[in-house]
Amino acid sequence: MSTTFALIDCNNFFVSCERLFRPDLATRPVVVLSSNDGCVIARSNEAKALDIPMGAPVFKYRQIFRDNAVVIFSANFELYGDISTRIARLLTRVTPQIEIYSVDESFLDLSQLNIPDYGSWGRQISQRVLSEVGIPVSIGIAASKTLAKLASERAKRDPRLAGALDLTTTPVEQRQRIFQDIPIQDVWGIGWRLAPKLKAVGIQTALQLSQMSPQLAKQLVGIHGRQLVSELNGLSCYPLEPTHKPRQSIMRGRTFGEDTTDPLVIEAAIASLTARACLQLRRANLLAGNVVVSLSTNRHKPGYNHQSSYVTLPMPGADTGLITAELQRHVAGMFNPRAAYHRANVLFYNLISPATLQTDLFGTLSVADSDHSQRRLQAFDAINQRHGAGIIRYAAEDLSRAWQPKHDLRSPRYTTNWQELPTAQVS
DNA sequence: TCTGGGGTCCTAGGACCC
DNA sequence: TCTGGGGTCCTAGGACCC
Repeated sequence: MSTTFALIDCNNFFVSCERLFRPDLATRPVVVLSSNDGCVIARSNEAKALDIPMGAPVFKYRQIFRDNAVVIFSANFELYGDISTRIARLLTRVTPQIEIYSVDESFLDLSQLNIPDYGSWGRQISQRVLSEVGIPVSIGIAASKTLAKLASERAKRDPRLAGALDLTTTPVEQRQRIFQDIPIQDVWGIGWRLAPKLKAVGIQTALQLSQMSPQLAKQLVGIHGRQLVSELNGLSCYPLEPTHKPRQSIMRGRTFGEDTTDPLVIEAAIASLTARACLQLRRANLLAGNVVVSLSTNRHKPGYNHQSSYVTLPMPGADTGLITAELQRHVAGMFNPRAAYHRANVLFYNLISPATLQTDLFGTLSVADSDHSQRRLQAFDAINQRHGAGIIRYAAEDLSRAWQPKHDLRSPRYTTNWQELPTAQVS
């Protein structure tokens, strides 16, 4: 059975979100920075033209920012998340056969829709997203996800395509000409480690990869390699994934505002990360069986050191207080007073739903899920829901605020916070 | 001085079982 | 005491994505 996928990819998404409320920046070079204002994670076309790469460390580019009057924003993920939801809602009305792949990309399965001309359909959708949400998008349409991805990249770069490229009807020779110009590292699934490996055996372009023997591809790239060759030849190997697939893990981590040797600062950071991860567990109605807690020093400094501790919880749970206490014991055991810590992470895995929780040998549920714990957590979450996130919290979080990252240049949360609504003046 | 955060999947090796 | 293959589970690490 033949398949047709569309990839809807937002152009310079974070920058486009900022411009939505700052139309005065439409033609200015704009960048958005990561947490701690450390490096560049989104660039406008004007910023790309200044040769500011993705991931550029801010301290190395300050001069370029100054010389070119680049407008700089700290990341405002609350705003981007809300805009992303609006786009997903619009696309779900187009078809429920949708996979929300990331904050700025969605795949649609068009196989069952009766669309006579995919190209003009794509241009229409692109127009609709722009007029209803205000974000420019590029759309690629093809028989496999990998091809749809390449098509959308092409549509993004070529203004003559008006936002959409349909590869389903492209003659073979023309498709080969397109593939010839795509370097291997631009193919979805080929990253910085595999690209040199493939180049070493003479595979430089998407065209050469598509003509590679599946056996050799598997040998060099793994199981993924063989599928990639098929995908490039229009045989779909990666189906549309359901949007509500259960999570495998929940991770919270932060680079500190400044490096620290103070155990109280670490304790506060772990408490805070754990609280956020546990809240997400409860929202998803999940319990975690295991946690990895890790501390690391700055990897760009000599003596880089990363320690982790694997924790099996006494019983699967989502209780902030119990889990924090458990993790603090492990952190105390890891702590090295001579290390300048730079970052902390907590990773929750082996997630299960409470319904599948087995009782222990004595047929009773652990205290983690006792009525008492449940009621306390419900009250806790309800208060924060009603009066604002963090209005009540565990005291450990307040041992120190010194670890908290900086975000000095963050724009207002225009669409999700009453205090930060945009204002308009009529005269 | 200053380099993000949140995920998924695959694989290799060891322990253990029959 | 020694011998072998196949299977599963776990851990750790590597690779990718946005």
